[in-house]
Amino acid sequence: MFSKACEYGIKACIFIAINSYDGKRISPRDISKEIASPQAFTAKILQALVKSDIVRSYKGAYGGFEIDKSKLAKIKLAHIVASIDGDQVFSGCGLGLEICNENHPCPVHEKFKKVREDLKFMLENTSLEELALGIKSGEAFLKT
Amino acid sequence: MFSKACEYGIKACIFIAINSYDGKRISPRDISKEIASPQAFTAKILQALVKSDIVRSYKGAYGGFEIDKSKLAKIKLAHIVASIDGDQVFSGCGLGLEICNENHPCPVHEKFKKVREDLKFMLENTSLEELALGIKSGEAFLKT
DNA sequence: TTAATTTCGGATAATTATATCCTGTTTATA
DNA sequence: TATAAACAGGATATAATTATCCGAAATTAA
Ligand code: FES
Ligand code: FES
Repeated sequence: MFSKACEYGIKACIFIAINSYDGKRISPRDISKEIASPQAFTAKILQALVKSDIVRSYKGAYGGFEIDKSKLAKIKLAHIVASIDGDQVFSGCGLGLEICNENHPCPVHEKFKKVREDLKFMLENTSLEELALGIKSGEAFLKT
Repeated sequence: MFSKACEYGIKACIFIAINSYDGKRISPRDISKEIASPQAFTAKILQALVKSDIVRSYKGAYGGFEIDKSKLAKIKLAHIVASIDGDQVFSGCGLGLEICNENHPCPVHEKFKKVREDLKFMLENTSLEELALGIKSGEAFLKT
C-alpha cells in the first residue's frame, strides 16, 4: 500500500508529535529506535519531510526535530503520504493505466475508484494530533 | 497498490477470459500486445497463474492459454491478487507492523482496517466474468 | 575560540522488483 | 517420423527501493 519510506515517515511524524507536545526536540537516533527503523534511512526521510515543511529541524547541540504544536491538528496523513509517495495512491489507476478517468476507464475503474476515494477521505481526515494521542494514551503502538 | 506483476496478471486474465468465451486459446505474445506489457515478463506471470490453477496452458501447436468458461464467474480478483502479491494487501498493517490485530494495533489500525476490508470485499466480489464483459462491450480498456 | 553535538548531503552498497534472453520440452499435424 | 508451434524454466540484466557510511556545515555552550 505505502512504501517503507512512507511507513517510517508516518511513524516518525507521530513520535515527533508526541515529543513536541512536551516541547522536546528529538534525534533520528531516538526516532529510529522508537519506531524500529534503520537510522540513516529514517534520517533521509526526515530531511524530505523538512523540505515539505511538515517537520522542522534545528542543527547543532540541543537540536533535533520538532513539529509546531499549532500544526498538529492541521497536518493530515494525506500530507505525509503525498509528500513521500506522491499522489498515485490518491488518483492512480488500479491497473496501471497511464491516466485514470471516466472517458477511458480500466475494467475495475468504478469499483476501484470507490475504494481509493474512501482511502483518500480517511487520509485527509486523520490528523497527526489524534494519532499521537493514540500512542500517548497507550492504546496504540509504533513497533513490532 | 498492486505490483506491476499483479496489474499485468489481472489484465492478462481478463484478455484470456474474453478469448475463452469464443473458445480461443491465446499466446503470451498476443496478450502482452493487447495489455501493453513486456512479453517475457508477462509469460512468467502466466506460468505462476497456471500453477495457481487460475489459467490453463496447452503446449505445442495450436496451444496457448485459456480459462475454463465454467470458472469465469467463480474466479474473483481476490484470487488473482492473492496468487501474485500474496495476502499483505488483505491483512497487512498499513504502517508495516509485523502483525495487525486488535490487541496490538498501530495508530491507524481502526481507520485503515475499514478501508482495507472494503478493498477486500470489492476484490472478493468482482468476478473475471464481469470484467471481461466490460471490455467486450467496449465500456472499458486494457491499455494507455 | 574551542569543543561537542546534531542535521545536511553526497557517495555507495544491498536487496527486491522488473525485464530480457536463450534453450529445453511438449504437442499437433503433415 | 519429421517438423513447426508453443509453453516451461533457468540464467542473466536493468531499474527502483531500501539501507549504510562518512565528511561538511551549523549551532550551542563552556
Ligand atoms: S482507469 Fe483504472 S482505476 Fe480509473
Ligand atoms: S495494526 Fe496497523 S493496520 Fe492493524
